[in-house]
Order: sequence, then C-alpha cells, then structure tokens
Amino acid sequence: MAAPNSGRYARRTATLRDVAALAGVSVATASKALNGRDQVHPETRERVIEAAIKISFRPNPMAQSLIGGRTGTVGLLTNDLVGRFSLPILMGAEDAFGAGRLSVFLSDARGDAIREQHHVQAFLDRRVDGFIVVGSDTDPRPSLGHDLPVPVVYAYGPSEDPTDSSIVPDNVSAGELAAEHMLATGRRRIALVSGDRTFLAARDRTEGVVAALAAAGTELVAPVMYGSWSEGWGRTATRALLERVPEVDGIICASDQIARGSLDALRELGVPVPERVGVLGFDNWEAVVADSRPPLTSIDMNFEALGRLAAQRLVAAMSGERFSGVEKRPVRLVARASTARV
Amino acid sequence: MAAPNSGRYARRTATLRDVAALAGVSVATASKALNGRDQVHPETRERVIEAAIKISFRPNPMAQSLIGGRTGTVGLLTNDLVGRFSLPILMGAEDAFGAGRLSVFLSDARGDAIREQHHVQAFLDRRVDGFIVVGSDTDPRPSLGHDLPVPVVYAYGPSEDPTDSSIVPDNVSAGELAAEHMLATGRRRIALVSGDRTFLAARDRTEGVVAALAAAGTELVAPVMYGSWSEGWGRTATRALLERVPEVDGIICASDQIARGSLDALRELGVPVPERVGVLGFDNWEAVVADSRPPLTSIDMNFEALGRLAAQRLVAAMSGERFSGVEKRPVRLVARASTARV
DNA sequence: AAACGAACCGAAAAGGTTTTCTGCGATCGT
DNA sequence: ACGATCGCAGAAAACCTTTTCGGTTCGTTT
Repeated sequence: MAAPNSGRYARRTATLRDVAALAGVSVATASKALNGRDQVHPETRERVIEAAIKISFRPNPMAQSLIGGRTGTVGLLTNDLVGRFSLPILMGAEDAFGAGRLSVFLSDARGDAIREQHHVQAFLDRRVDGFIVVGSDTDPRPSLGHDLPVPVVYAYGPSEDPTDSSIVPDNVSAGELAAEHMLATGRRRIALVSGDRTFLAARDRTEGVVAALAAAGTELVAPVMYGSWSEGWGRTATRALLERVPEVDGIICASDQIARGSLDALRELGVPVPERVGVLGFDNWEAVVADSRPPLTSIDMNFEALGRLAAQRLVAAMSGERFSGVEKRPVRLVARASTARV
Repeated sequence: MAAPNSGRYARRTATLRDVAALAGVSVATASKALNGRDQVHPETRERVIEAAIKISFRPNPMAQSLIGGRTGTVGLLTNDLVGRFSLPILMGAEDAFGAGRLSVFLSDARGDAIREQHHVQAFLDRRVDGFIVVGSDTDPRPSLGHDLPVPVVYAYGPSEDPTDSSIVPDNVSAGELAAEHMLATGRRRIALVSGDRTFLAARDRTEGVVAALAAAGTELVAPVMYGSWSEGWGRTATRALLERVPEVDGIICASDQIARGSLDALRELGVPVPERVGVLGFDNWEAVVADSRPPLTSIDMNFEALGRLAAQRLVAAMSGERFSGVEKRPVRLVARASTARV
C-alpha cells in the first residue's frame, strides 16, 4: 500500500548566470564559450566549461526555443491500438532523431478522427516542429491538411492527398517476394489465402503474387480466397482449398495469423509441412511466428526502417526541402522451416 | 517516389501582443482577461477573448514554462520491446493526463541500463515535470535514484527501492482469481503449468493459486510445473501432465501463450475442452486469446487502469504529496469458452 | 609616436507570457 | 465637500538564453 508523505522537489537548476558568475565572466561570454562560438579566449572558454560541468549546467530548452523559434520536438500520432505497427515505427523514428536533438511527443488517437484533430491541436499548441502520423493499416487516410505551420510525414498508412509525403511498405513487392520464394523452394502449385479484400494490403499482396507467378510463366492453382485476417479464416480456407485442389504444394497466406490457422488445419489433416505443402505468412510477427509448428517463414515489413526513414524525411522537410508522394519501401523475407526445400 | 520540392513553412503564430493590440488593451490586461483573473472589466474581457479567437491565439508554452518553472510535460520511459504492456499503460496515462494539460514524451530504453540513463538525462534536460518508468516484467528493477529533481512513478515493474512509488498488477490475487474460477466452474483436480520460475510473476501467480486452493480445502493435483513462457512449453507440460495425472480437470497456465500450447496439446490428445478439462491463461492478450480453440478464459492485468493510476499518482506527487511503496492493483477475469461450466 | 587592426569581453535587446505594483478615475461614507 | 475605497488598466520586472554590437586592451605597422 502506498502512503502519502510530505515531500519537496524544489531544487533550482543551475542557470547560465550561475555558470558565468562562477567563471567570472558575463552570461554573454559564457553562452559563447559553451556554444563553440569564436570571439572567446581559449583559456576563458576552458574556465567556463569547467564551471558548467561543476554545477552541472544544462541549458533551458524553453529559453532556447523562445529565441530560436524551434522547439526540437515532434509529435507522433498513432492510431494503432495494438501497437503492432506503431511501436517499431516509433523506435525507428526515435533512433533517427535521437542522435540529433529531437524529442518525441506521443499520443494515440485510437482511430477516432475528432480525437485526432484534438491531438493535432494539442501538439501545435506545444509548438512541435513536425508530425509523424502512423496509420492503423496501409489504406490511404484523410490528410491532416496543408494549413499546418509544420511539415507532416505519414507512415504505414499514407495520406489520401498525393502532395503529402507518405512512407509505406511495398506490399506488391512483398507479394512478389513471397511467390518467388515459393518457386525457389521448388513449389509449383501455389495458392493464395488472402485477408479482408477491403484492405489495400490484401489486394496489393495479391497483385504481387499474381505478377510474380505470371513472370515465371505460371499462375495460382486456385482463385484467390479472400476472408478475414484471422486464424479461423486460415483454417477454413485451407480445408476448403485442400478439398478442391488436393495437389496444392504451396500456400501463401496474407498474414501470419492466417498462416497460423493454415498450419493448424494442415496438421489436423495430416499434411506434412514443409514436405508436402509449404506455408508462408506476412508481417513476421514474432509472437505468432516463433511458436508455430513448424516455425513460419514470413515477410517482414521493416517497420523500424520505415520509422527511421519517416524521421529522416521529416527532418529534411523541417529544414526546407519538401517531399511529396507515396514512397514504397522494400520488405524482406525471413525464411524458416515452414517453406524449407525438401 | 518522393520528389523534393522547394517549400516554406513560415507562418508567425499570433502572440499575446497581437491580441492586445487588436483588443486595444495592454498585454497585461489581455493576459489577465484570458486567464480568468479578476481586475478586468467584463466588457474588456469579452473584447479580448473575441480578439484571441479571431486570430486564433494560442499561448506559447515555452514562455509560460519559463515563468512558471513547470513545463507541463512528463517523460514516459519504457523497456518493453514488444509493446504488449507499455502501450496500454501509455494509453491509460495519456487518458489521465489528457484532460489536464500534460503531454507525454516517450522513449524506449530497450532494456539497456545505460541507454536508460541517457534518456533520463535527455528528459531532465527537457525539464519534464515527472517520470513514469514502465518495466518489461514485474520483477523489481533498479531505482532511478532519489537525486532527481522531479517525482518518478514505476509502473508494471516496481522499483527495488521501497521508498519509491510503484504500481503493479496484483499477481497473487490473479492466481487466486484463477483458482477460484476453476473451482466455481466445478473443477476439483487442478494443475498449474507455470512459466519461467525466475520471474516473480510466475512465483506470485503460483502463490495465489495455491493459497486459494488451500482456502477451499484442496490442493494442486500435481506439483507446479515451471518452464518457459512459450506455447512449446505449454504443449510439453500438458502432455506430461496428462500422462502422469490423467484425471486432471482444470489446467491453469501462467500465460496465454502457455495456455495456447496447452489447448493445442489437449486437442491433439482428443481431450475435449471445456468438457473434460478447463483451461485458463493470464494476460488476456487479444491476439492470442481470441483465435484460440476454444476461446481462452484469461486474467486481464488491467494495464490501462495501471497507466491511469500511475499518471494520477504522478500528478499528485508533482503537487507535493509523496507516495512510496508498491501498490498492487486488482486484476479481472475474462471468462470465455475454455472454462465454461459443463 | 600615432594610428590601426585584431582579439576578446560585456551590455542590451529579443523572444512571449505572467505577476506585481502603481496609477487613475469614480464611487462611497460622513 | 473631503478623504477613503474601489474597480480597472497599464508599466515593468521576471523567467533564461542567444546574438548583435559597441568598447577595451593589446600588439603591430608606418
């Protein structure tokens, strides 16, 4: 049980004036000394720096931004309740910013447009220097508009407005990668169990798969099966598939969860994986992929790299360059036992 | 492909001076009018407010904090790579702060102590008014120390230092809840498949289970089985268990993933769930729980509530009250088909 | 010796807001 | 009618840092 005590946290943090006094110079000189400006004698600079260290002086960023007009903060607006996507993206962004002097304000709009509007305003009130908006899926989303005083980069879910700058994973090439891998591991009768057809990601991945097969002079062994993103769908679809096309030897599933369901169904039907059928998923979601039987080959969307790039684009935009358009980023395949060549 | 354009984002935001000018008063009066101070004529106040709205004035928080000494920001430091825990906690905290005027800086230390130290310093440089530290598990972690100028609240993973303030889920009562639910659904021969015994969470949950059974005049039908937190362990443990104690009619698993493995094993052994054996997990991890067969009863750790409370404690601490000790918060059981009474 | 330039330092303004204190006109009490 | 009080508005200081610009002290040049 917690017990409220009395307690003070007063502790005036050292100011530049203190440093100056200790070093026996004016604040102006102290400032110049610490900021590497010239016009200050090396010896004096040394004295100032020592003084600063001694009283562990840290410049007050409020005072700095008051002058400079920039706060060194960016707002990261997510809509991803589960955190599957936004957290790695955030980490990538933080990485890219971290080296520089930028800090990240985070808030979650929970997919609600008016809450989002509210958070945008809150960030603007805080005078952030820019925004990163993370969507909950890869479908285009409404733009925040162009009347914002700072640049915006959309990550994962692109803006509907093509003059905005968006960074998304390349789902078409992800589909290609999947199909090529199936072919490369010696399979020829390949089926595709997709997700919810209303999602662009589902359609893009399908497009990639179909294209890659065509390029290799073949095609899907059965019509694309659309459904939901769940394990349950993976199971039903797989059962139906094996009934209709028993000779199938490769199943590409549009998500790890679908693949997981597919694996379960195959096991129950006594179909050995990867010997008779190879299975492959998308997202490389550690929790789903690692524990599946056998471990699942999956396409990793490189979220962290996505975040890093979004951060870089934002930084560039903040210093004048403006980017526009949807930038599609490469993904990578992580091979595991479920598609091992036999 | 993105194409860099030229582009400017200049746009001087309105200042209080502008408002004052427009309303024909001094900045002092304008300030008082907007902040609800008295000493200003109602009519004047009205004029000022209208002016402020007209040019959509927003006070500059840098200027405000320069005076007030508080920035209205808190630092949230996570260590949870997966985001399973920290994101809901963050959302709860944001909720609790949101109404007030607090914004959240987020950063991830990735479980690395020196990176953490670095982020703490960065937050202090930003003059945050407080910290929330989110652990990666419920084991006590090193304190950030007491020489910080602002209060700290530890969430999920408590501080080793009992004079710090920590908020954690009550894993003992979680264990009790699990056992009681098993009993309440008519099972008597109950086993416990736990996780990694080096985790406090595993031991606490065990303690609760054992205590609740004892209170009901019974005990575990087999010694606690410790292993890892994975599905694989859930499967092996369950198989071993059924071999040694075929009459078991309830399996409490210390995590959803273990439970998931257990369900798989049972299905493969042809043991009907929930008819012959009930299965229960911990964490209520949507992705794992929803798609399992049958849907898994689980103990929800109430992360969001944890985050909210942490935020409240922090706010209280920031205004002088000081809390100390580890505060254990109630959890709740979410009943699903895997433990349905037969 | 006078003038000049270089090197270095400090005073002051600026950035936007809040708060205190002073000032002023009007109202009140007697 | 006079001082006291009240209601309201504005001037100025304070918060902390950066930057510009003027000033001082040297050493150097003619």
